[in-house]
Amino acid sequence: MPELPEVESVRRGVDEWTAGTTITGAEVADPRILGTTSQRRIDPSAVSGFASAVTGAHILKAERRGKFMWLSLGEATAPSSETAGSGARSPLTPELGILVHLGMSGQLRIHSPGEELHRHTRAVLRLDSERELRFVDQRIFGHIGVQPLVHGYGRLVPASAIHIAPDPLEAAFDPERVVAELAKKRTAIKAALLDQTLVSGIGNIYADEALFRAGVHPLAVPARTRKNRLTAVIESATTVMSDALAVGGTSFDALYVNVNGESGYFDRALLVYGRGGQECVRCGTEIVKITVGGRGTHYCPVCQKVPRYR
DNA sequence: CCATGTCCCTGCAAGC
DNA sequence: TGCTTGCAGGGACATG
Repeated sequence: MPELPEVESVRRGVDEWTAGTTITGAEVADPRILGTTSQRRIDPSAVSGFASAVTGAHILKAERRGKFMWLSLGEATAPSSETAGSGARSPLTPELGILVHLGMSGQLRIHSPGEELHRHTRAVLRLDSERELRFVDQRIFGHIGVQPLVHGYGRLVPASAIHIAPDPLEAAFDPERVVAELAKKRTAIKAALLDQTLVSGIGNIYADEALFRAGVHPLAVPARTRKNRLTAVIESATTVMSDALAVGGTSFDALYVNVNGESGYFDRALLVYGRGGQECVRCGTEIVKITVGGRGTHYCPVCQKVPRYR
């Protein structure tokens, strides 16, 4: 389940292989990958539309915000060094991007054209006719599509990612703003952490890890929690994801494979996620598993005190 | 507007 | 053994 660290890990690999290349062709093996999980009825013209829209495009670079990744597209001219004005169709001011969301089980892999297709390959981009970027996704919770780039929180982002907030690893991230917004929430803090419009990039694994490290109960209500506790949670989320990125991301179900085909490992550093019934690494108490917002949630009932509100 | 619930999809594990 | 059932989860969307 790729979250920010895993997606960033993939982005780096993808950028190395794709930046500066030209898309010489594209294939969509499963049209459902072009839609979202709630828009699965894909017009047949969308398949050829996708291929024709990306073929001939020049990939400037691979970018990311939260768990959303995209290839910014531009003219195939040699880029100069600095941005000057807002000249029309400058390669430095891309207007289109190819959005890729990995969903639950998405992988991006680089292959040579002749190599056997993985069973769950959903889409393929040919790069300079000598490499292929393949989007493999077992569960089809991910999606890919061409979108206009629009301004959001100081950057150009794909239109469908306009609503998500900056993630903790980007310059526009403002911890004080996030804590202030978080403090208005009356839902469980675990659910709030998964709200990508508040902070992006945090998924189910790192939400549990951040709460454990900050000593905050997943059912605590932000609006009734001390600001310094909320700050600790946001700081913990930032730290745990930075640490995960440093070792290549999390993987324990073999579904996540980075662009070079190797798994990233961080599971040994997980302190509570997936440890229901086991002893807390800090105090030995049995880790409890509950459901919050429809997601499996793990916590230590001693290290993360049950909030008592009146 | 805010919060909560449902659905999408597949493969695996558990139960009978 | 072989079937059925339950479970996992990110995000779009519907509902309260």
